[in-house]
Amino acid sequence: MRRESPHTASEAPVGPEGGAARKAADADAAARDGQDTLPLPPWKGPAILLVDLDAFFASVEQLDHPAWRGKPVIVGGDPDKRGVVSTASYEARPYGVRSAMPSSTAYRLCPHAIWTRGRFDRYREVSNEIMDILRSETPHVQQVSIDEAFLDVSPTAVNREHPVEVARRIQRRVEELGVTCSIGVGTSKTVAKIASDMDKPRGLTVVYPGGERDFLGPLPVRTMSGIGAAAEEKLRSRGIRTLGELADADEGMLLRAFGKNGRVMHVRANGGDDAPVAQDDDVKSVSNEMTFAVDLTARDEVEGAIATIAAKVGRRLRRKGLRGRTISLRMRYDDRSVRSVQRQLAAPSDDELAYTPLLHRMMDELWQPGMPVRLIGVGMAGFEEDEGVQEALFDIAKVAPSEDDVRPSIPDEGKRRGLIEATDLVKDRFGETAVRFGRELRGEGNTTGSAAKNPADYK
DNA sequence: TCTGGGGTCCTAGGACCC
DNA sequence: TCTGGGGTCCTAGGACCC
Repeated sequence: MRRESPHTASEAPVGPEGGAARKAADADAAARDGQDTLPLPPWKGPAILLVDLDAFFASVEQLDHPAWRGKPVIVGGDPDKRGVVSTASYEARPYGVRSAMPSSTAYRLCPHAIWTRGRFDRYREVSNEIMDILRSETPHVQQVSIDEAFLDVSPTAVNREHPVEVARRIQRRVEELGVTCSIGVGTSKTVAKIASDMDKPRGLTVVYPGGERDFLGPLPVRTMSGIGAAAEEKLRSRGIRTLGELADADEGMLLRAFGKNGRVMHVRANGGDDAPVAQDDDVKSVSNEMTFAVDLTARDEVEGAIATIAAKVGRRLRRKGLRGRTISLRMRYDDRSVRSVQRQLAAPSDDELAYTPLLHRMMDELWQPGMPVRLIGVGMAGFEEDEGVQEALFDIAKVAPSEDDVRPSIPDEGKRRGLIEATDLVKDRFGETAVRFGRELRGEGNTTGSAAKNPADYK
């Protein structure tokens, strides 16, 4: 059975051995005031930090627009065009505005908020500066997203610095850039991640070695990364609501219910997560989606939209120097159902002029006359290693032609590349709408939201 | 005037080969 | 001779994350 009276992160610090969570914000504040702080309890074993930037997009907007500071700021899609909230500043949250909420709802809750669709290049820029700070602290940095990263700061024979000291310094250095972060410190990624969420913004929550089970036990299962709505419901139906109950559950049952993820959940709930902080920055897929302000019903509109999105994907592939072999098409309909198809190309490609005709044939498999199309997505995956790319190009000739073969609309490979590169240059200088190929033009005007109007923001 | 966009990973079934 | 099983690739769908 689980013990009762669990400690949570908001309670008073406890010792390292019996210990649960230690909230270090007070000590942190004291340190900022230049006061002496109590010596930190020693740290034994692995130490993982999760650094999470607070309301990041909104904070960057407030940094760049001093007049917006102290006011509710919402970064998100248009309220009247099926947009959702990307980030709400802390001033907007008391009104109930949350990430992923439909913008229309957010507008109702907080009509006087400052609304912006976002400048993702700028967010990327600030994010890169912060990631540089993190990498200057340790090479063991795993960037999870634009605003989150794990760091392994386990004390070693060479570097004996206490993990909490590192965390405090990171907070100070990040704040010098004009934004803030919250940090969780623990012996595993699971614990660090959950701890980082306990106290925001500007929180520093520490779970000392040995305190994992007491810290996790009372929390709802949904708190843990990897458990979403579906798993939560499945667990609930088996009488499991907290991570403590999950930790004590029968592993065989979890295995039957969740496959190998069941074992992972069980181990993590017991504080036994030993997943390493790993740098794996290889991109595995590149895709773009577009939700239409008004559903598309005409076939040629859908074809036109596919061409436009395919061009966006192609351009991103070329910018990244990637050529993919697996192309996919996704459609969401009127009733929110989703269908998708994928195909293997005869040779890896980054050229929409080559693969768009195939996408149009794939569309035939998804096309349901009379069924309004709400969203279209195009994705490329199956990237080759750098060495393989050139070789693969020459392999085109060896592959037997088939129905789904890539049929270039401009047969001469050299001319086609020249044309593509020229248009990329123009788009770089004058924006995405400056140049369109014939197929792309149709269906334009129905496309919605930030992605359609300002594609450069979504790189 | 409900519910975006860009990703990763897993599963399950079928094809195909040995 | 009617019949196994492992490995791998491919495909569609779905859960989940920020």
